[in-house]
Amino acid sequence: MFEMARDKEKPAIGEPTRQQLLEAASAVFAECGFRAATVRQICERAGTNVAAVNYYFNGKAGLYAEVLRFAHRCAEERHPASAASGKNLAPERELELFVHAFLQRLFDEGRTAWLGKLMSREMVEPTAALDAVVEEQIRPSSRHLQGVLRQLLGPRAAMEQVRLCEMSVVSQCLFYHHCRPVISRMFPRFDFSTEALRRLAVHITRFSLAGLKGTKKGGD
Amino acid sequence: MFEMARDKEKPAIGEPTRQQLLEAASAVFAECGFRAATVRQICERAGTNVAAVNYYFNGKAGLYAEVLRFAHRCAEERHPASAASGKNLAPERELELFVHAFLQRLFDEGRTAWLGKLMSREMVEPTAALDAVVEEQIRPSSRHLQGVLRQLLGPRAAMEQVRLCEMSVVSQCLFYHHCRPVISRMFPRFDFSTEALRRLAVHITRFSLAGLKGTKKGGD
DNA sequence: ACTTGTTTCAAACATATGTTTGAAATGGCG
DNA sequence: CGCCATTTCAAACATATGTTTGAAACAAGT
Repeated sequence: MFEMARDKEKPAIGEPTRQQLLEAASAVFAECGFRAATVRQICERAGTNVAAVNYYFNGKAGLYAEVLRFAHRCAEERHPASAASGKNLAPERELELFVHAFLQRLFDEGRTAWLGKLMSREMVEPTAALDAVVEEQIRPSSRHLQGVLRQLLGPRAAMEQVRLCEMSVVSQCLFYHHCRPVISRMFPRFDFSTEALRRLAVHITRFSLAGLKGTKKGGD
Repeated sequence: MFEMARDKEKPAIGEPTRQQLLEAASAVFAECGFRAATVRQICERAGTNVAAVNYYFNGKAGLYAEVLRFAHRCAEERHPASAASGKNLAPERELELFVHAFLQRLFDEGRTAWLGKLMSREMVEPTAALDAVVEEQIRPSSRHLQGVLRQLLGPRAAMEQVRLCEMSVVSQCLFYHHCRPVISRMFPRFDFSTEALRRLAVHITRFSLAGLKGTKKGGD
């Protein structure tokens, strides 16, 4: 009934509107979130008719699901999966790379940051897609960070301690995205340029490395 | 035209529905945010007719504005304004009090945490009220925390350093509220009981105190 | 050129939601 | 009681927004 043509031998033709829709929707969803984004807004940006969303994606929810998969592919191009492992870097350096990459995924412009922004939104304003996002994206990333933190905390670190430290690190990165409206009011000079992101990553890493050590000594 | 009766000598009568509305709306807005909350949902909970919102508050936005003021009064009862100052506590202890109070304002049940939850929502999903919230609530709190941090960082700390550290501390507190949907999926055992909040405050404080020291030594 | 399957489009539709309205109920006061 | 301001209510209204529809445009094969 629909999208039959894509299974034939002309995947290039017939795609333009579907693709326009995917890209427009990715940008809009990343900026506004699922709920606040409107189908008409997306279609206007894509230059298509509103009915196209239903024709190609079976509705707004279906479009959103496809956007998540598409944004995932776009992000992989920039941050090849598990590129950092195998390099055998010092864990301190690995933490800095993790933090910096995290920030870039949230603040880069263009499609490479769509996934990060969508995920950030999902956390604050969940949709039906959150469960999948947690299992497919967040869980693996969490495992990686926990590995790094365990190296830094030593083998005697309790599970609970690792988790708390993990959240302390991640929270500092997410904050700048979630609370951007407040930050821009509190500190109007604060910017998110490439250079500023690097400095931010340095601060978060230094703060966290010292913080990690602080949780090691002493009972309770 | 409206709410004339309250200026007479019977403020107790005529108030019930207005007050019911305020309390129901506070709970709903705190839980769902301004946009997702519906007038009908609030009125059902308050046991009033939908038109009452317009009669007493001139619409949803007016109700929300009053809710912010009402929640502010409710929060002050629990956390008397600037109670911590003047006691001359060690800054380490002051930081712990700040963090613990912050968490309580987000996770307490009942009206004492309404303001904290509303503010947390405003940060992530701003409304027209955000500017006022920043100036009247967040800015003063920020000043207080910066004072504490400056004591810990020493008089030579740069403004920029203080700000970054401030955000590192605050971000860790807000994270648990903003990202609760993710946390409950990642760590289903994680709870927010009174006891757990105390432990959380201890972790964040220890992590941050050590982190603060880590930002002191060494240039760049 | 005809036919068939695919795509596009404007319009209509359905629903949710904030708001308004006009009448009915209420409650003090002479 | 009977009058008045106040309050409550059910219903209607207006708008935004996701979805459906039926026809027209298009493309490809025979």
